[in-house]
Order: sequence, then structure tokens, then C-alpha cells
Amino acid sequence: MDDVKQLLYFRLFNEIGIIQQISTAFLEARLPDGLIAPHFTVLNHLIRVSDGRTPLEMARAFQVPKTTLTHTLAGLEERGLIEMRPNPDDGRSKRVWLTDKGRATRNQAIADLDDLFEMIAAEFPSETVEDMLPELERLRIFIDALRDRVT
Amino acid sequence: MDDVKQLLYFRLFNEIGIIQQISTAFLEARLPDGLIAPHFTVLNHLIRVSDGRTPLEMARAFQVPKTTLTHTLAGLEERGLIEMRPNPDDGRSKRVWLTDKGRATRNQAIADLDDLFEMIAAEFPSETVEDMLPELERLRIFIDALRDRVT
DNA sequence: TGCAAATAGTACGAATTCGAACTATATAGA
DNA sequence: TCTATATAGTTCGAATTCGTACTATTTGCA
Repeated sequence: MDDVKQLLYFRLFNEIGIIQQISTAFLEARLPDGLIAPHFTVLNHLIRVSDGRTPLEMARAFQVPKTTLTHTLAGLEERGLIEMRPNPDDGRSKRVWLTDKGRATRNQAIADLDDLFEMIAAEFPSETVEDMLPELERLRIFIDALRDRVT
Repeated sequence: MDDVKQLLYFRLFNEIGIIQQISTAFLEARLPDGLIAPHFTVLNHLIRVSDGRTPLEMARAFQVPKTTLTHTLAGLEERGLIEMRPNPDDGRSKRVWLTDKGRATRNQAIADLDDLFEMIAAEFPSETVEDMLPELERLRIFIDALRDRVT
């Protein structure tokens, strides 16, 4: 592949990396003290998918090692945002439940992001995002599948 | 903002986050043992912009705290990929120079990414990327500017 | 049924990130 | 010129990420 084309793909992933970095900072600025993006991701997942998920199930969903999730869940439990109970279907396993405080924390974060989304929407209307999303989704799905083939 | 629209913006940043995670893993799988993405980012920057940059200059370019860069540069120096010399223009400062080994390492990583880019190009031709890039760049620039206004 | 292999989760330690505090040098203004 | 302030970089310690090794339980199959 020639250098010009190579640079194009480099720029694609570079822009994506910067957007990711900035948007994570935005999210974390809107979370209560000590909560970071991975905590929010868990809370959000438990509301969107429904709670009662197992740690391993979430580790796979987020593509992180299970030891990482153990640590994240411990932080959420310490703060009283989730409860971990034994899994009645499998003695090795646990199930993760949201507390009222956990639900409230997630909803507050979503609400606190709203002003930001409004500002972005002023420059990037939902129609624009709807135009961008399918290709991004296709790219995500494609490179995700590539992972099995090329590490 | 209504929930449907909110979900749209959420999905945008979520897709971007996943692509970033996977592409970093791809890069790191192609780097010599112990080198990680931030190391490569520094090497690549020193070639693209030219070496002789100061640590602070790079910390700003990558939007990371200068203490993070101290650590990354120490790793590169240990491995003989860069050399840090005093800055003749400013006694407080240093300048970072690539070694031959550093240049070679960066070039090898680029070469090792080529097969991957080819596979992506089969599904996402350069024209497609050229279509996606301007909007992504515009989004990056916009939220980067937002940072000054909203944290 | 019994036992080897697989699976869920945790403990521990190394590497990375990053804020606070520190040293050394440069700069600006009285 | 002198001194207060700003700036470049490092040190240190806490939090996060993640690989290895471990325990407990389940599953597969002889």
C-alpha cells in the first residue's frame, strides 16, 4: 500500500482515538467524585440490558479481562451502587444487581450529559449522526471480526 | 433532548470507543515485546514532525500530563529508541532525538501494519475513508474546542 | 458414578496513568 | 540588578489495567 493511502487509514484511526479520549474526559467530568468511565459503563449496561448479569458476561461484552471487571465491580460495590449475589443457577458464579443509588447515579450522569449533547447537536444534527453511524458500525463490526483472523 | 436522540449520540461515541480499543490492540500486537501504543505514538510523532521536540511539546500534542510522558520517554530511552539531550536554548528543558534503532522500529511497525490495512481496504476502500474522514475531523475539532467551554 | 478438564471468580504483582509536590532554570517588572 | 513568578522536568504515591496463578464448582465422558 502506498504511503498516501496508508496515511489515510492512519488518520482515520487517529481521529477516532482523539474523539474517544476527549469524550471519555467529558463523561468523567460529569460523574460523581471517584467514579470513572468503566464504572459508568457497567451501570449503563445493567440498565440497558437489565441487571442480574454475571461478571464474566459483562467482561465479554466490554472486551476486558475478567480481572479488570473484578476491580471495577469492587469499586461500584464499595460505593453502594451495585450488589453482588450468588448465582442460584451456578455455584461458581455471581449475579450483579443495581441498587436504587446505582440507578439514580446512572440517570443523573445521563441527565448531566444532556447539555453537552445539545451543544454537539447544534453543530452535528441527529441527521448527520445518522449518516455517520452506519459506516462506523460497519467498520466496528468488520475489525471486530478481523480480530479472530489476525490477532 | 429526547431519549431516542440521546441514544443516537451515545451510540456514536460508543462505536468510536470500540473501534479505538480494537485498533490499539491491533497496533500493539505488531510492536516488539514491551512496546505499547504510547511508545509508538512518540516514535511516529518524532518522524512525522521531526525529532528534536521537547517533552512538554509532545505532552501537549498528545493531550497527556507531562508526568505521563516522562514515563513513556524513559521506556523508550531504556530500549535505546530515543536519546534525550539538554536543550541548548533553555536550561530547564530537553530535546528528544530518535536513534537509528528508534527509526527502524517505527518503520517496521508501519510495515507490519500494512497487511492489516490491506484487509481493511478490501472492505473500506480509500474513497470510503475519504468520505468518512472530513466529518470525523470536524467532530474532533469541534469537541476539542468544546473542552475549553465545558471542561 | 467418578474423575479429568473446563469454567467463574479472586489474589497478587507489574506496568501505566496522572495529580501533587519538588528542583532547577528562565522571565518580567520594580 | 534583584526578586517574585512562571515554566520544564522529575519524583512519589494512588488508582487502573491485566497476566499468572490459585480456589471452587460444574461438565463431559469413560
